[in-house]
Amino acid sequence: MKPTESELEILQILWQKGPSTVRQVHDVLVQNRALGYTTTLKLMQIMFEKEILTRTDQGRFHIYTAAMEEEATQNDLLDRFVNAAFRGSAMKLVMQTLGNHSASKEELDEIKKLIEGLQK
Amino acid sequence: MKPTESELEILQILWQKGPSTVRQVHDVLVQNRALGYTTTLKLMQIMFEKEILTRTDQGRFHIYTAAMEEEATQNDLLDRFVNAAFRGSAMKLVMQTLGNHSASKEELDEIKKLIEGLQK
DNA sequence: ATCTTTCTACGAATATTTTCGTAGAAAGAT
DNA sequence: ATCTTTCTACGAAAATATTCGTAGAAAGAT
Repeated sequence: MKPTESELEILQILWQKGPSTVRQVHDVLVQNRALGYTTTLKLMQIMFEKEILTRTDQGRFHIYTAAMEEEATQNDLLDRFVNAAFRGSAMKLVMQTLGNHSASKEELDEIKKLIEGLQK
Repeated sequence: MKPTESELEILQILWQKGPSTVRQVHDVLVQNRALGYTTTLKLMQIMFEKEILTRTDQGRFHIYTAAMEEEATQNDLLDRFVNAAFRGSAMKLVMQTLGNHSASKEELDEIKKLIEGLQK
């Protein structure tokens, strides 16, 4: 199931920082925008119910972990996004991305290598 | 401003088919899922208020047109998506897309050409 | 001329997402 | 031992998005 925007924000933090408490996640979120602690708590509880997150007890705390791998989720979202915004044309998305975001020579070389691999 | 998912669906139809009436848009939407006519109407009225669409009178009908170009909107959405799902790494998105969606030799050649152009 | 269909406008119900307040339990500080 | 802080749980308000019903005007059909 597709995470909401807020849920995705939380997933990003968990993927980046690894298993964390609500407090730890909240502290990161708060760097960007004002937000009450119980809001973060509630969101993570809902995500736990939806099985987007798992959690373990650590004394009186909960330690939360993303249930899916980052890449698997990204691929899922990517697919939806290509369909919703690019009418399914992944290649159009690739070309538009390359045209718009500046990439280093190394990154471009890496992509070229990837393409050559695919072409065999 | 970011269109909602339903709004984006309507935009896609308008970009693809050009200026259309509510009825024409609705007929396309209905091919995919059950939906009342007034739902489509209301959505398009809201989009007109938000200035996502423009419209002209044609007798008793309205002819609606997307206010923004498809590519401009795609770039905007792309940017948001890269940030939300790929923590800003456009190149990761490109590589993941290339790895997951099969592309023809011609498409890959085109991308290679694009990259070589960028590298100069 | 009347009946049916097809439009728009509009209000409001429903569903979804985001936000927070309150309460109670446990831990930490004085 | 009491006070303060920090947790969780939970309900519900607020904000957004989606859906549809009803009403009235115009067009088309018989």
